[in-house]
Amino acid sequence: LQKTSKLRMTRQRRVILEELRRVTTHPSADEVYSMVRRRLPHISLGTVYRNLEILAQCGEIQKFESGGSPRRFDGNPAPHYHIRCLGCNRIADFPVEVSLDFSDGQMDWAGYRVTGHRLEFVGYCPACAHKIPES
Amino acid sequence: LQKTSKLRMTRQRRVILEELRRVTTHPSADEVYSMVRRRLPHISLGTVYRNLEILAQCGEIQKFESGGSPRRFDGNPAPHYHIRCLGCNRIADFPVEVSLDFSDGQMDWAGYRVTGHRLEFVGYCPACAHKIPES
DNA sequence: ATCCATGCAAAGCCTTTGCACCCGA
DNA sequence: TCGGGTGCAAAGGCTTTGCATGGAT
Repeated sequence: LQKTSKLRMTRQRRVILEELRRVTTHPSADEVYSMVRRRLPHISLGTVYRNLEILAQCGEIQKFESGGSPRRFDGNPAPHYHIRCLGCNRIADFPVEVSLDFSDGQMDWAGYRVTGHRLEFVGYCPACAHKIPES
Repeated sequence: LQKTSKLRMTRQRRVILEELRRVTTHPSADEVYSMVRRRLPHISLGTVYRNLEILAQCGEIQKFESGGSPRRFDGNPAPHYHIRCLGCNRIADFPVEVSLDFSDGQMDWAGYRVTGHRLEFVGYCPACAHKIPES
């Protein structure tokens, strides 16, 4: 963290990071808010949002855009794959070996600069098995 | 469309589908609204949202969850990959050959039913090249 | 004639932001 | 001290929804 920037490690920012690192549940901002409030009862939701954004930009945590459902966060910054439950929208680590026949980075295509990719698996978690559409 | 369901092909629904099929721009709901209003000036935004959702569930179109930025839609229901611009959040078709060493469908893992995956490439479109972070 | 679909507007959900005060480096 | 950070609350962007009317089958 901090790198060459002028970011400060406030109590709020540190606790948010610590709480996120303690769990593997990939919580939403609101869930992080609940977790952190147990230690900092007066923290505001806005502060949680601001710090999650900053920490994600620093590369300290990962942010998952989901659309419709709330964003989720991962205290583990190391690259790994995930599975998203179509029933409850929760995310879990998904330890698969995936080999994509291309490399991220400075690939170009039709005027585009291709910098990376996003891959996530989808399915139903045990608790949502009953929501699997029959067909 | 329609399958065995009781869906009706109203003028609004048909025009929305036709307009979406005419373009390859992967428009947002609001952009679809603008396109459709040229032919149906009295259509409501709510109707556009409702029909985009229904058409996506029918498999007639594709829906892209983006998070933060508005959802985007693709009139082409056939599976193909996309690239999302990190500058303007727009989506374009990305005709790459990708071989993933797993198959979608009825795979199970740790109590999960894995039904598929989502893969999209990210980068910068020609118009947003100036937004590429130097580093 | 049914009952799904529409238009309108209000409400909802999540997230961002303005501002005055606070506090970490 | 000094400028980034915080709490609070309001605003914002996108999407969904309730309700009375309309129209496809």
